[in-house]
Amino acid sequence: MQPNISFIDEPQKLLNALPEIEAMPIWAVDTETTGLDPFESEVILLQVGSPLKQYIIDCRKVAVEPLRSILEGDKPKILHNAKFDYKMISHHFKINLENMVDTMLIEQVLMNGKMKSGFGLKDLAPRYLGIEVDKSERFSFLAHKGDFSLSQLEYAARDIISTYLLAMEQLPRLHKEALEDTARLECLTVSSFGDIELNGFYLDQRRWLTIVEEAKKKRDAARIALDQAFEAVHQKDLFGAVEINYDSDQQLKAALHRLELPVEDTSRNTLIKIKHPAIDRIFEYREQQKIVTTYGEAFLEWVKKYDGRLHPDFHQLGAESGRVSCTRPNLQNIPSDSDFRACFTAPPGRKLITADYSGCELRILAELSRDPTFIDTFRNNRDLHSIVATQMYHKPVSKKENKELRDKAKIINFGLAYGMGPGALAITLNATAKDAEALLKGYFKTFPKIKEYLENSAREALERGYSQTMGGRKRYFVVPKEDDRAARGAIERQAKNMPIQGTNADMIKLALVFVRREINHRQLDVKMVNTVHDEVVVESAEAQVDEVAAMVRDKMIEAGEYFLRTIPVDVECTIADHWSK
DNA sequence: GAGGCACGCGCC
DNA sequence: AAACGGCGCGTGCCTC
Repeated sequence: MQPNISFIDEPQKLLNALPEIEAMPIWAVDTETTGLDPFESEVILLQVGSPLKQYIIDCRKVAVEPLRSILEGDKPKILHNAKFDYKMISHHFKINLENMVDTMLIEQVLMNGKMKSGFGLKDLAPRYLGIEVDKSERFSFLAHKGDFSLSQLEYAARDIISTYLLAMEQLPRLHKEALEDTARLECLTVSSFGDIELNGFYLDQRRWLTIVEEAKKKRDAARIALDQAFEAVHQKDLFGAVEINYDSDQQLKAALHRLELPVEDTSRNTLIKIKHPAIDRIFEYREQQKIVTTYGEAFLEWVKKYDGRLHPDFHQLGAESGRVSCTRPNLQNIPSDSDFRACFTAPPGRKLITADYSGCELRILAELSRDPTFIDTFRNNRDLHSIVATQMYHKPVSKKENKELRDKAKIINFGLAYGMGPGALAITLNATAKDAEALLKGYFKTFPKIKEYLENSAREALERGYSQTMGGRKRYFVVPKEDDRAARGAIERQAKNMPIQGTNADMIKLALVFVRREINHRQLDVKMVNTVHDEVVVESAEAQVDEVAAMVRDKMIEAGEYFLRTIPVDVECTIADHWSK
């Protein structure tokens, strides 16, 4: 399809074109920018249009304000990787795109599990449309000055043509696979993640460094202790003792062998079974080294100079379960230790609200399995782990009485959702395989509905070739041959877990949509700053923090109840100067 | 020197 | 006999 370009390089041209643009029922939208970071680059071109006509606006010469009502309005805007353009347009023009249709997310929803990469427009255009997209022109915008070449404009136009056509190819496929609801949810969630990334999360860097410095000292002490523990078996060369690099699992394993501790690997689970003074030193060293490396100075490099905040990159479909992942930096694996979380603070006059779904996955399992004890426990707001332990061991168990039995039940309860077998349970509980097997048997005898549900999940996935969440999200599997027991076992475990983890993902995404909507409707002085699977963190003006906390809680419950129809939803909310939990 | 893998470990 | 689901990151170590 040949471009039909209207190049708008004077404000009046935009006003002239406006009636034509407004008359379109649906637009593809794209931007060309000088870089990837909205804070450090400019928008050069904004393109809106369809395969019939493409309006390319020179943003250096023409204000895009007249397009506000279109971009923020109800009619659909098709974009590829919408979060990128959303952030650019929001940051530079204070216009927040609404009703986005993201062809990249849709493709990921359609192909979830069938394909790991290749979701760029340059991959999809040839596949769906038989059009080759030459992305090389994109780089010509990076340091662009002066007028645009024809090939630059044609490139800009072709991108919205192919994005538009791509969406038209995808929509019937979504219908055919019954994935419309999931696609809609994903598209609705884009602006929440766009906002979170633009908002950033304030970090108290001084406080953070204090922890790191402390860890360095402890690590160095642990290293000295380790040297002593291994002194007798240091390998020597001509120049004297050669240090063992304790960061190298190979070297550490070899050194342990020389201590006559013949371990197969050096993982925590392996080492924990060994009684030897060196082992605790290893654990101490690794714990501190982890802090120094993963959460050390390098982490602080991500703090932006202009606002002292971390602006991570969320991958909305980072996991095949539907979960979000996070990078640069990952704000979803910050140590839950309060020392670290307390470094994420609210600026003066503001507070942080940490809100999380309590027992989310187990509630979902209760809903899905219809197990009477699980249902009853949540309905009466009792402690599930204690109840489970009581039923399994026929002894009174609570958080105070026979707590060790509660701990075991807790491990099984969580492990279940991961398709845990006796082997893994034995390792986790540090028990014999026989004991673990007996425990699992007892568990499933007590909760036959759980067993039935999980096994059904596994069987269905192998029969149909996919698993499904309550929101209708699908994860496709390549089903191995009958005789490939190991591969089938792996898929069975994934299939047991996916509906649970994935429904949790559906739920938190819907919550993010609701919370954002309410913030905007009520015009609250609130920023969403992070989300971690079953948790939302928002930064609020202190004056209205109670109102906001109640709102966040309500919206999360509303989202939860969309999925959990028979099990109550519970949200725990903490208000503090810092990130809690 | 870059890129990719395995390992180990932080989170839910 | 047996691998507990989903991630990202730093390090070591190997290959090219």
